[in-house]
Amino acid sequence: MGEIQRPGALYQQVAAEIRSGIAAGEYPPGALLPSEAQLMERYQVSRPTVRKAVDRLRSEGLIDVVHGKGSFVRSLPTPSVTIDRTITREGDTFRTGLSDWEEVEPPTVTRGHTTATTGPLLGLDEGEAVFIVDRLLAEPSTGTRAMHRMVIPLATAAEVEELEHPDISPDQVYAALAKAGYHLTWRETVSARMPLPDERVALAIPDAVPMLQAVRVTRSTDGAHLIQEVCSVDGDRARVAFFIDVEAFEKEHSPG
Amino acid sequence: MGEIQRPGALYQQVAAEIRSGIAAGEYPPGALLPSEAQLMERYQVSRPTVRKAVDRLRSEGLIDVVHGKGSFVRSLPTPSVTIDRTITREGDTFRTGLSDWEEVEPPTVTRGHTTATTGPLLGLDEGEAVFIVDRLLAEPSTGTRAMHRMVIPLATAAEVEELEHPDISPDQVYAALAKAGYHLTWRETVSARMPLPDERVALAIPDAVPMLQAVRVTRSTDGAHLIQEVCSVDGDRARVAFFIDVEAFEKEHSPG
DNA sequence: TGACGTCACTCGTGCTTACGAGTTGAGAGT
DNA sequence: ACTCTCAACTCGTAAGCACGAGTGACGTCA
Repeated sequence: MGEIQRPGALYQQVAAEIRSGIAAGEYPPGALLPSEAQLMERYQVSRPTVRKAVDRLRSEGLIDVVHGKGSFVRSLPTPSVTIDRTITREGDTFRTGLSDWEEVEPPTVTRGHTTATTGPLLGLDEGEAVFIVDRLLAEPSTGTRAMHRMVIPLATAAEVEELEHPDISPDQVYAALAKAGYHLTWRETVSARMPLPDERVALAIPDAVPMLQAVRVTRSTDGAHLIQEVCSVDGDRARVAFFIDVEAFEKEHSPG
Repeated sequence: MGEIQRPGALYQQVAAEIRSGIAAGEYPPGALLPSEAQLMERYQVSRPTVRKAVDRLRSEGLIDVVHGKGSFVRSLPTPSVTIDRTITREGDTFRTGLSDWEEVEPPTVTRGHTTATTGPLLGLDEGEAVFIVDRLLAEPSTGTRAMHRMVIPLATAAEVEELEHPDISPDQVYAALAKAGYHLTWRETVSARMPLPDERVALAIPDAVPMLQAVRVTRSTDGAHLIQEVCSVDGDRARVAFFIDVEAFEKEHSPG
């Protein structure tokens, strides 16, 4: 009893068994899975096989394994934090989704150049001189963290007085650009990837949780690239939101 | 020579060494890493340790391991497919980001009810009767796949003649709603999570690659939920894009 | 009663061995 | 010259053993 009849490798079969148990509600969210020894007994497999199966489930984000305690079923990734990337404007004040987040550390400003890798990613040419402003932010109520990088070409900074001190907030940057007479337009892309170890530490991302990355390129209507923002967050706890009024949008953009 | 001086577990140290090598360009994208035997020799560790280190890098999405050939450095996740979620309108024709994608299979239509889990996720109450239209799509030039689900409350379908046959395309659904006199408004959220095994198969997602999920809730200006769309894609190959003209948007939404 | 230490339980790491299975290229045979 | 076979390489799976290390409960001792 307990042996399994499923396709594929043994550890895959064990993983599939446990996965079914989770899906069937046998192990509800938060529940403690059987210990490795119990799983060995139950499925008549060796400990390495059990560990591989458990590791598999962890890499799928289904369970959390705690040293000395056991494996717990993760609750479904229900993002509790929403970053609203819609830009709103009240008079001369801009508000973006991170306005209410707190700075964990003072922002750091670096001068650098875009490379062949970072340039196109951000909509810039290679070798362009830029300010890079890095921030580590935290959402006050949940503690969710975000990394925020703003890339400001020196060409842009030279034309806008306020950008001589580039460590002003994104909201202020937008306000400064608007004040300088630019008609702002942005294009934002959202992608996902697994965080590197240092990103996992900085953002307090658990195992097997992807990172959401939103890249916003701000342009003026003449097509010039003004600034870029890169915002990275825990994909499990955060989601990125946009709000659009189709018909209002259409009035501006439809031909005729 | 070859031994390592780094904190943490042995396999972590080996993983960190290789990771540095990748970052330093010693192993450029596409390069073949040393074989497991060579890594054993180089770092004087056993094969399980090497395998664990390699497994770690794979779970970070840094390498691809091919049976019988070796481990290859993955090129940086540079999404080659962009799903533009901006809605455009030409006369009575709507266009969304998936308009040009091909249907791999005919769409399936299911009648069901929202649950306590799926309802709130989609902006609906629990137990509401809905049509569920599922599609498996493929981008013609790259083959990238997407799962697309459209949830149409029966209450909505009852008021719009064209929705008696709910397997019409999203573009046509929008057109039908607009034709029925609704002023459309939408809110879209993007999240990321690891795909479940069946999702990985359906979308042909490699190991250690997260899934991007965009949920679009279409409302009328009176606040009623009209329809929901859920679109899931390979996070490595695709990204989700939005285009906004700040000032046009602001004209419609700013007070005064 | 309270503090502390021990012990049993958990997972974490590491080594060894063995064999299966995919891939490739060199060499023998035609 | 071509084809086929096979050997040698690669990673994949599975087992057993040993020990370290975190956690929590229980029992002893002050």
